[in-house]
Amino acid sequence: MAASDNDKSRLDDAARAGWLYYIAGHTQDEIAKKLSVSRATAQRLVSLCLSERLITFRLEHPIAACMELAKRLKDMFDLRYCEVAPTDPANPGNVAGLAERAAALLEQTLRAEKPTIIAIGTGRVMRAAVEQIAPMDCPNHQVVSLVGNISPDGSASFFDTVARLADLTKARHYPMPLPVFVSSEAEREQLLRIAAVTRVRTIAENADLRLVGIGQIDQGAQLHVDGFITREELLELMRLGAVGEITAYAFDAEGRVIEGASNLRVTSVPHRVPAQTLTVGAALGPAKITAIRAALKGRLLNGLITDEATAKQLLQR
Amino acid sequence: MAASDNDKSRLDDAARAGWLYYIAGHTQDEIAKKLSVSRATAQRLVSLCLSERLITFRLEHPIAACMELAKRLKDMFDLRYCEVAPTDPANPGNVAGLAERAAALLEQTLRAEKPTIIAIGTGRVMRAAVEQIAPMDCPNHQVVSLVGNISPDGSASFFDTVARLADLTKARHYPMPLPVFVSSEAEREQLLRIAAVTRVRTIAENADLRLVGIGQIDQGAQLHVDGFITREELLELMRLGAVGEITAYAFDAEGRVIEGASNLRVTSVPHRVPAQTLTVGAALGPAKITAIRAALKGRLLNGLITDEATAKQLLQR
DNA sequence: CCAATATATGAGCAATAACTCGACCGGCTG
DNA sequence: CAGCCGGTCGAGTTATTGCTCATATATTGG
Repeated sequence: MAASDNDKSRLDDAARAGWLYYIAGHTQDEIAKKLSVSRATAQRLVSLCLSERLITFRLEHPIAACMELAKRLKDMFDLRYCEVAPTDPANPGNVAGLAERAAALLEQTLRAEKPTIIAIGTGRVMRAAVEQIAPMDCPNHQVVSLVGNISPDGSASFFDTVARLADLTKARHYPMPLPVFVSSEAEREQLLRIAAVTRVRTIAENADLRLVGIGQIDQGAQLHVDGFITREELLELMRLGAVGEITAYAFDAEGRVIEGASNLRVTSVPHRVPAQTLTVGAALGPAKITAIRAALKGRLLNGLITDEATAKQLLQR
Repeated sequence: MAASDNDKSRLDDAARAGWLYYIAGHTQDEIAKKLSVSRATAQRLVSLCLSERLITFRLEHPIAACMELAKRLKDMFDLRYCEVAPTDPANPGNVAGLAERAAALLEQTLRAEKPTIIAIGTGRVMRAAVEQIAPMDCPNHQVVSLVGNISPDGSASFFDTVARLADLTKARHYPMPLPVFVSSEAEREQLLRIAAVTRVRTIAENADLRLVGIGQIDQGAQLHVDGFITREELLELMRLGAVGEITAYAFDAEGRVIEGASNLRVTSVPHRVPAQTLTVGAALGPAKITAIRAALKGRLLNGLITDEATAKQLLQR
């Protein structure tokens, strides 16, 4: 009885202290005087108020939900980095939000003093992100491509995100002077022995940050739409269980990189599994849920940038 | 456009900072790193988050409402002190809550180092408050009565709150050795010239704290119920506009002390209007609303202890 | 009833946050 | 185009807070 009475009055005081502190904005010293206790006790009351969940914080801003989702994704998939951008209700597939986050990550990395290597994959978000980078002077940094930058028609410029980024940042850049896919495993072996290629790959493998897009493997797979692989090759990948691809390496629903099929002819820098360096994937949309989840499950990635709607779906189940 | 974009992203960052600070519990240093800004900026973002009302605090405790009500009463009636105790739903007329608050005020005052004078009025809350005081050693303080402590039947003990308080605290005490009412104005003048009486009154007038009950003047007026005034005297007071009394001085709806009637025969220490010393009234209940409001309006009091329900009614209109 | 063990308290210190200042930047105006 | 103005930034200073440890105070079991 006495104890419960005591507890109650203590919680009452904690509530008072919390109110005065958080709502009225007093200092703990003032609170201590008002409740006529020592400052130390006032501090204890305030922290009791917190630990007893007497007080709750409500952040009335779309970002709040995003932060919460990011935290849960981080916990669920054991990520080193996770950002969730608000979904624009008027334009749910819009990559602008993600691009802004990705750009922030790039800028942050580029702002570092010590020489840093950034490796870049492909994808819409990647391109949009680079477009948002503010011009800056980073001659000590290096930007390197994880994938060949020669497209099926032989042009080099189409996907040349790396060159654009280097242009904006004055960083040295290393495009991968290869087609994304070559015609055979043998040809790949041969090309990978070229000194210029191994140099680029070595740099890429030592990158401090890998930023990549995530593609789904389905009827609308970007690899096929862009003409990198034929319909037959796509179907074969699907038959082998492929659900997604990162830097053109296809992987199955568990995030295991497929052995065989078009993967044998990819010239991209291979994944290290589980990812050691900070490897951030950026993607959104219902079509990519399976691919994203697989990549996270298989630890092809240890970082993620996505949007609110996609984050929610990833967290289901 | 650029400006609004900028504003928006700034608010976004503020929201992120606020989330990380209040919800995730990071330090501003960590936040600064995460958002790659300086500590100072992180601090600015957090405080922006506050000033823009992006974040709100919700205190889930009955006390929260009380604190809020107390603040509003303080503002509305320009009070130096105000406490609102939760109303016990099972027992709405219960004075325990108020008494606890009043006791806290008394203890706080008594705990002071420098010699202090506490003047006490009458009322249920007063008595209950004193009963809650923990025994303590305050030989340097003085406790004095604002009202005569001789009741109509001649007994001195019935209302002797002061003696009880002095007993518990070892403070010197000064009961007022007079009846509450005398039979005529002339008799009052005569009695007030007695040295023992003037001494007590002088002490009372120099009190550092006055703590008084508030009585209503209606059919159930305590003054009449306890036999201090007759039914006829009560009706006369009501005819003169009296709605309440403090230390037996009746006042009207504007808080003006009635001139005439039983007020001419009261021996209590008179009010100074507006109150200079901290003068705290304690009362609750629907019957007393008018009296309490009048006392506050007329600045007979500059402090109040009441309960939640009463506070709400006082704030209406 | 006493002793032994929890529990709460206050002083002092290290960490953190808030504030103040001068410097800088970009836009606008004369 | 120079210069002013409003706003922002970071460095440094001061205030506030969180924490540790030694001490005092309840509580419980013997």
